[in-house]
Amino acid sequence: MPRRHDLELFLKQSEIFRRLDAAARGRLAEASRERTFGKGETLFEEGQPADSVWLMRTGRVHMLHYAPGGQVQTTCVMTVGESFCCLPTLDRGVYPATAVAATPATALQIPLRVFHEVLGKTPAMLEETLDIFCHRLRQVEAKGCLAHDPVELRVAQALLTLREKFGDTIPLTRQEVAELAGTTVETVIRTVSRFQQEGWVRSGRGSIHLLNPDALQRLLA
Amino acid sequence: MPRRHDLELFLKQSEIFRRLDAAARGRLAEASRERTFGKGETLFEEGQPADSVWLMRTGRVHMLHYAPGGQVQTTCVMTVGESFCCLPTLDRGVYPATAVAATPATALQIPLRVFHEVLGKTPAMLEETLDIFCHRLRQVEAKGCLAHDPVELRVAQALLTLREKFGDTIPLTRQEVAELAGTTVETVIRTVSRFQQEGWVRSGRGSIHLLNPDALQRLLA
DNA sequence: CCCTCTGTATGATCGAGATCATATTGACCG
DNA sequence: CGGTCAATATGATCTCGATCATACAGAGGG
Repeated sequence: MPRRHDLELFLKQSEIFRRLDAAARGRLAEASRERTFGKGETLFEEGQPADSVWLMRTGRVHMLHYAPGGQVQTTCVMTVGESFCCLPTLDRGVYPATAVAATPATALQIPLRVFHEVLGKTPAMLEETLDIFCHRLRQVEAKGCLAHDPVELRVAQALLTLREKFGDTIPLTRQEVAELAGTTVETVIRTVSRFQQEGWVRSGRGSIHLLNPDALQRLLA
Repeated sequence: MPRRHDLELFLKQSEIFRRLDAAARGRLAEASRERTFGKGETLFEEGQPADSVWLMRTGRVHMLHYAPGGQVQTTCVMTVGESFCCLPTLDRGVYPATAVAATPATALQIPLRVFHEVLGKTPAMLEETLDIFCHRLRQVEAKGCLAHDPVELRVAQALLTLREKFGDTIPLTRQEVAELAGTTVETVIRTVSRFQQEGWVRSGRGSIHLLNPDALQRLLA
């Protein structure tokens, strides 16, 4: 069964599961479901009891909150190889945000029970999980402390954070960057245009190329 | 030695250490230092390598960030019995914020090494630590997702979060609430005055009494 | 090739809230 | 008791960025 073999190989390459032994990976592979979502489809909603850990296989998923006013606030972008949600994994609470496919996407859905079963047998994985978790919290703190600074800084911060995932070419629309930075499309367009005039980025349709990340970094200092 | 006895009793009552056995508590008590700080003094600074876990004994300490513009952004208020910082405790990184005494304060400083030593012997404490940690992350997420909503909501949110610690009488100045809500003194004064006219709070000097928390909660819906 | 749809671009206007300026009030203290 | 200082209060501007309106460009589809 080649699909099964693929799956185990994929688990082996993922940050969170790479330390598992073959038996544990097998257990995960057999218990988890591969699910596919069209662009705009919802994986789960904020407030639902969290019953699964997710691991991105292809595409891109956004974690977001719907504000009462209808605006969307994206808190995190997940791409291939990344797992979520760490948080309900640890405290068995509800999903802290809604997950929506930003492109066609496939993700592995791993029952929380099985995840904990494997976690119990491989203490090394706890470290992995905590590391991911801590990294995430530090990112959230960093974002939170910029929350009330000028938009220019928040856009720069968003671009730099995205760079960690995508490298210098960021495949998001202005709209999506706006949802991450907590502002509007128009403002992101103007801001990115300014960055382009400075020669720090190159603007594309549905993408932004970072030419001089250091300059953006300096803005945040 | 009555001070030592006091100390162990205090550890026994703290959320994070209550599950430890007497031996472990003794170990902590002997290895930790009780430190006192005057109002405005700094316990540690953002970016320093974190070498200690802290447990508040008396007074009040704010975790905060200094923005480039000079404004202060308070992320969390710590009061007696609460421990910080969970984060560097787990990933052994740097302090994610600066801690400043908002009133005269005393806190127990526990070397990270000793903390981990005790943690290794009492797995139940890991759960405690993770719970505190998760609660904190959920709070941060909740705050972050309100970040770009009208000030009125952010002030209401700040007051309700403070209520969890202090009950209906919140012993902070408008200035301090402003730093928490990410706004200015003047705006908090105006907002709280409005809340008072609605009959939801009673304004005091250096304190705010919540008369109708439910009304504030409804604002956030 | 044209038509449509989505993403990008740009100007005009408006408003929430920051900022600045100045009282006023109450606490603490010599 | 008056003096000083910190906190609260309130009005007058100013500004950043949201909102509204419109136009333009490239991508895909029949």
